[in-house]
Amino acid sequence: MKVKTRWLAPSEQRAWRAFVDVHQKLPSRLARRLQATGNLSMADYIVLVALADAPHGRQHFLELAQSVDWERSRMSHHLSRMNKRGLVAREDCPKDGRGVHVAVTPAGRAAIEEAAPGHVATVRRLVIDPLSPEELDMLTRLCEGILDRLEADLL
Amino acid sequence: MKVKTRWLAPSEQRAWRAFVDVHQKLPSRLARRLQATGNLSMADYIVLVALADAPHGRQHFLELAQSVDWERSRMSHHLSRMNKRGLVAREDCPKDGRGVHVAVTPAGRAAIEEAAPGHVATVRRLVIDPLSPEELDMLTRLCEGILDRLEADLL
DNA sequence: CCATCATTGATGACGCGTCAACCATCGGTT
DNA sequence: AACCGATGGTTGACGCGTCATCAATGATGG
Repeated sequence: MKVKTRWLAPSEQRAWRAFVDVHQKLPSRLARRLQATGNLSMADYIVLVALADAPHGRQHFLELAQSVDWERSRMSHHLSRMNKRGLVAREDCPKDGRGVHVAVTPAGRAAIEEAAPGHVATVRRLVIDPLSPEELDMLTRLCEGILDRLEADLL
Repeated sequence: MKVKTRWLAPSEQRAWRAFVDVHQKLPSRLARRLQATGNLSMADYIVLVALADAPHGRQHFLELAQSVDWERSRMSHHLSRMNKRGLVAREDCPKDGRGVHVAVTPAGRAAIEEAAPGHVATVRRLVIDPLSPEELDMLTRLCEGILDRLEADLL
């Protein structure tokens, strides 16, 4: 049996709209900056940060994929593209013939070190710094609440 | 001259992480549901809602693009795909030989009417309903604040 | 040692979004 | 009428993400 749909009330609609707009516009702005300053995509940035943080700038393929929460296929495709641009290199894993190591190249390290400060500054300017400690805390709670519900809802 | 970068403090990092995660996982969950229940993408949904709300289920191409804030090219590509699936039809505009009208087909209307209630229910369940009125208001303020800064910052 | 099964990654196909180039039409000017 | 800039829309190329499939390797049980 069917229940009549409760559409969103105006205040709810406004909240939802703002929420949707933010995650439509903020990422694209961040991406644009990143592209402009270092010719990196968000995906490049994520991978490079993960690798640069790892010892010797290298990691197993699978660890890397898990640490950034990507599917293998996505990682494989993206590494191919980054590899073609000289940001990253694949190396055979001696321990496991199936495995692959991924390493940042010097060019990759240079790219991330050039891009990171500007990126963080933009995030601060647009999101973090204007918030009071209470507001920052509220943001955390709201987002983590949604994440909790995402896990609870279906799985 | 160069200023030393202020990286994110732990509490800031946690907030930012939660924020990013939400915007990574929530949309993909919503998209999955939409796909599962009606074989529609988010983009399809957005277009169909806009058209279904318009008088006679039709709108000028450009109005449509503006009302959902898409570039023309994107709209054109997407309409081609939707058209191929029978959700939407293009019609010549009698007033302006360059213009194009876009209309929902009966199949398109059926699709949106089947998908919308479930979509709204999911949004309510995951985001809106668990929030107190004060929290909803806070969410709105936080998001609108970011949007304001986005407009202020570079333009 | 061999058969089987699971895991690691790569690959190809497809939908989606952006950018740049392009073509048609409109509206006003001369 | 012939031109010309502005407007409306399409197209092709490319990067990105997902899915399904596949090859190679490793682990396990007989």
